[in-house]
Amino acid sequence: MGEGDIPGSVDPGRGRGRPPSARTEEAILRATVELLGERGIAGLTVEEVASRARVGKASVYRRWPSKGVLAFDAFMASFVERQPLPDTGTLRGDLLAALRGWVRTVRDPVTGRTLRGMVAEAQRDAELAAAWRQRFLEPVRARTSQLVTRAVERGELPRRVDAEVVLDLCYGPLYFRLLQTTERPLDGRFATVIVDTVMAAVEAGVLGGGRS
Amino acid sequence: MGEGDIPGSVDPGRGRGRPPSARTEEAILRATVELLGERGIAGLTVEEVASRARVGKASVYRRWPSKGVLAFDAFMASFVERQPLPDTGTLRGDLLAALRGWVRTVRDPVTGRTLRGMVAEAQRDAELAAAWRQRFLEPVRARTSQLVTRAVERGELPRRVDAEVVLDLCYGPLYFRLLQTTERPLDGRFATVIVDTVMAAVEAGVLGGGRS
Amino acid sequence: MGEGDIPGSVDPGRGRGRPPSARTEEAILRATVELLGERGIAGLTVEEVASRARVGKASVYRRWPSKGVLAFDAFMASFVERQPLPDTGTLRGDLLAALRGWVRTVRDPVTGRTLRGMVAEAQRDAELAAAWRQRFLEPVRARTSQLVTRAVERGELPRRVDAEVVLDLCYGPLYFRLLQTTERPLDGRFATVIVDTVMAAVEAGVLGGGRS
Amino acid sequence: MGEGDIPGSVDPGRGRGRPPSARTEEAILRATVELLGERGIAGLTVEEVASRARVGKASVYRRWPSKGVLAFDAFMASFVERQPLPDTGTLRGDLLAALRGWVRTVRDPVTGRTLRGMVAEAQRDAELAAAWRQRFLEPVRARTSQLVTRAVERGELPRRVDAEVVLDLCYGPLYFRLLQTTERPLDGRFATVIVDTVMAAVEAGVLGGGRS
DNA sequence: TCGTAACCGAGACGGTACGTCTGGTCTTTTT
DNA sequence: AAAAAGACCAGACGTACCGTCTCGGTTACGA
Repeated sequence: MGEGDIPGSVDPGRGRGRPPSARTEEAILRATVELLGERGIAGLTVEEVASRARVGKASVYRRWPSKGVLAFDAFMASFVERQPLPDTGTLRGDLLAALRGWVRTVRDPVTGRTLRGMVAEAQRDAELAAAWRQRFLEPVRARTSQLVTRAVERGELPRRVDAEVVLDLCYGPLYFRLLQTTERPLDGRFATVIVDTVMAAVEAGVLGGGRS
Repeated sequence: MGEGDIPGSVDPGRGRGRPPSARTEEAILRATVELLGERGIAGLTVEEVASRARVGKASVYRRWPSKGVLAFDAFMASFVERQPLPDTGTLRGDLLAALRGWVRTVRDPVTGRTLRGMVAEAQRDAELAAAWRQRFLEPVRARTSQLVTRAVERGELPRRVDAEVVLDLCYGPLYFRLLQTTERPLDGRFATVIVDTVMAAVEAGVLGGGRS
Repeated sequence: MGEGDIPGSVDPGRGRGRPPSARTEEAILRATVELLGERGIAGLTVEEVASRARVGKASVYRRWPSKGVLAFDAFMASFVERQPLPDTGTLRGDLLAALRGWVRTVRDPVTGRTLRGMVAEAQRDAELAAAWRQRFLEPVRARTSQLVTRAVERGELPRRVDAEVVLDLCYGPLYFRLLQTTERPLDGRFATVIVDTVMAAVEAGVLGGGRS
Repeated sequence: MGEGDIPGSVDPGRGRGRPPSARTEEAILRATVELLGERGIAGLTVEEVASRARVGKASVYRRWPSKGVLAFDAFMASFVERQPLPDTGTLRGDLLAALRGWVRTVRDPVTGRTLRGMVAEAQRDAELAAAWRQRFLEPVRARTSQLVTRAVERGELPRRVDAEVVLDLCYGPLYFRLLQTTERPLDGRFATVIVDTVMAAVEAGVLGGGRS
């Protein structure tokens, strides 16, 4: 069929047999992105992905252990690159930029629906749950850590502050509204209230030791 | 078959024809509770519910539009009654009691898994999503409103505080940990940090006007 | 609902409770005739009969043991009355009249389809099979016997002729074409061939003793 | 799963994809034959066939459009091979052999019941009706044609005789008794009467021109 | 240069659950 | 006690996907 091999793939192994085709992988991801937009993750079926990508089902299962992880891969590339690490010089500025960026990304209907579906699907797909934690939450946590570390260095925060709690306090309310309500607005104002709340807690020394 | 009618049902209507049997409804709910414990909501099937309840599938579909709503009904009764409305005399005490009660309930493995599954299922089942908002979130919101109202009356909070934001700030982080991580603890300490954060924001006047 | 009782019904009994309603029975039969025309006997359901007759299902089952027998009753009245007993003065004339009359009746699409369906349904419904034999075949047999008896009296047939064999030889080929083919014509010419065949057998003394 | 392909199948096509498995087809037919014997065609369900054959339901529906056609296929193989084409040297001998062979086969209770059910089912299943005409009646017609042709060549019959009428006259009465009565015998004597009747008609020139 | 290992698209495989439908029965209120 | 209404249990229907397994064939490595 005349296909090239994947340049920087998972198993770099000096394999014996025919190497996996990059074109197959791309076709699958492209079809998945399209179908996520059309049907959402719940309506996604491996069968339809394969047929739209003009690919055998086995070629999908050879690469991804479940439709959840496949959807995750298709979704992440575009999602993460839309969340640049802010560096505004103040903790408040950084948090505001991060949360408002998230809100802006998620207000796109397809993105919002897919993110909701991803969290949901992770409750029933252990493979996806693992990928979610290692390849999504962990990076987010690392980035938040960086913001916090910079703030500590600037003397805005006490040394012993728990970056993970900051993360939960910031993103928790956002995901809560994303997942559980349609009535209450998920907008920049809400993001601001969250940041103000966290900053007030910081000021009060709730999240670390005493007042910085 | 010797079945009684439903005492305080929805449609009281002096209906014609054989009324729905209370014993059928009870058997279905009992079977659903059992199976939720054994398999979780994702592994729940209407087929098995019906067969374990010794009931026709049609009798299930006659009452519930989807397995999500069925699971919701089976779950709610026991969940809500384990969340009594606290009245400790201070806002901080009320919030602490509410959140710690939630944490305690949710640390039961079956309850936690079911609650997670319910939020997830609501992303794919519109009927469940509607029931969730009207029959779960709305009562929770009303209860939180009451706490806030009492606090306003006591002068702990400014009059214009948004009770819904308080709710999101309190429960958001809890659900975030419940749904997204297994590593970080979902315990009383975490609940306390949340409440302290919200109280700091209250003190700082972030959630309403200035200090009351 | 304010209905009169049946004047000359089966159970004349000075009943205790509410007497069976003639209007109910008529409505059921009328609905059945309509639905036989619209859907055929295979597509007939007691549910739809009851709902169209604005009658409870139990009222149908109280009177008829199965949908087959119900259809039979609805069908027979009109079918039998269209098969008058011929008396032309010769056996050949009588047989020709009978077979041609049957053909004419059966060429009506609804009647033909229903008759086919009735024979078919009798293979799976024992109650209908019994009714069919006792209330349809037996009368037909008796009528044929009469034709044969008259022919014997006229000296056209030997005394020992078996009327049932005559019946099978005449109607067998007709039902065969009705049930098994759509290509070959079921018409007066075919009826004539059958009669000529039977008459030839009579002449040859095949159906009785020697030549009368 | 280790299955062979079908040796002499319909579509020999250089198919793509996994070819249908012969062992699956055999298992389905074997299960169908068993269940036809145990329950009859009316009691046959695709569900039970599949489960007894240890086969997915889809594998049944992939091959057969309805349970009628499936039953037909399961029935035909054994039925047709028990109806060898007679060649006794005379038309009377051939017809006698054919009809008596049919009677003998049909007197087996399972075979008789299945044949009855098949004719009945064909009234409600258009796919089966088509298969029945093309793959059962047509071969029978062709065989009868052959008997008649040989008789014509021997000068026993006029050239213009209609083989289809002969077929209807012979098999019509047999099917009539098979389907409509249980009281009158379906035996060799009845077969003989039928053949004698047809032969008398032949002698009398009823079925063709004058005597050849 | 050849064999073999891993890939490819296609599609059948054994399963399972879906939500609907019908059968024949049972229970309620009304007449 | 029979009426209309409609819920009851039971279980088959035909469809849709699941994740696996052939099939015939291609591609690239290593012997």
